[in-house]
Amino acid sequence: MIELDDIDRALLRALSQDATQSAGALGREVGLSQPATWRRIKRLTDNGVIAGRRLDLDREALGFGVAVFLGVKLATKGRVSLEDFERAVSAIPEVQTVEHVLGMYDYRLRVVARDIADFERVLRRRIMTLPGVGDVEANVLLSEERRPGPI
Amino acid sequence: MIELDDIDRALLRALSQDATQSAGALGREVGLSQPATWRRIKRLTDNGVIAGRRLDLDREALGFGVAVFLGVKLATKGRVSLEDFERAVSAIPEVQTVEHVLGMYDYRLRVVARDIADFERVLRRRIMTLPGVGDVEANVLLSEERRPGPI
DNA sequence: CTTGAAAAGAACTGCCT
DNA sequence: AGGCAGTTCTTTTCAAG
Repeated sequence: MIELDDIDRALLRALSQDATQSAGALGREVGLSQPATWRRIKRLTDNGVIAGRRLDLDREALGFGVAVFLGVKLATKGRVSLEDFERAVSAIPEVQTVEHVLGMYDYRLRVVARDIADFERVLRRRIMTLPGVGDVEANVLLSEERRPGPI
Repeated sequence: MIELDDIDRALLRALSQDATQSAGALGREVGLSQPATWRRIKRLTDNGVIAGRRLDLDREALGFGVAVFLGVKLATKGRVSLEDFERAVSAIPEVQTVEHVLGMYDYRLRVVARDIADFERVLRRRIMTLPGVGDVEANVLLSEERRPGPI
């Protein structure tokens, strides 16, 4: 585990919101010079604390108006069936995240679709035919807020 | 809804994986010049298709080894209680995402903690005391895979 | 840590096909 | 739409305090 001071935390918080900011602009906010800020960001990246920079795409602008969370219970849960399930689910383009979890379900999937009719197609033809699928529970996303987290 | 061609889709797919790539490097991959690639990325950003660029932080490197998904049912669901709940939950730093959903639960929360003992503290002192909370279900994250989605 | 500077590269602009 | 050429800005590295 890596030790961070308050300035590192401020930089991570600022960059979590908008990763396009330059080292110079960030430095002005936290009271540091451009090279000092740049070195801190480089250290955090080399450390692995910053794992990468990803695009944030607007689902709706892309025509995918529906996002649904599925809780999936497997009928048979050997090591082989977990791998079979994961391989098969990774081939469905509508699946955005695959979370292997412990609790009431075995997997949580985030699935996007153009509309409810499109979602029904994905559910019936793609999800329900996955190897080993038992119970499936669905929650339709109404709205979502992402927060900085406890950096 | 915005119309995209195959080149736009290829650019979005590449940038979703790693948003640090330069317009020049991306252009070489898709067979376009640097300015043409840059203008496409700018158009996608002005369009709102690209909503922003965010840091991808390594939870574990930051000392948060535990992530738990909570399904929350509210006991009372008037308009006021939804707002009360959302305001209160937004004040908990350990909550990374707040998803208002339709189905078996009313909200899905992604909560991170340093370890299971820390998670118990958050659950008992922060989550269970939220206004209007009824049933709470938990799923502990074992592993997670993010996929490009149906761009 | 700072300032200042320099080189490389990426972002951005204007013009032309 | 796209390419080319040029300008501006950021990144990246260095030296010196």
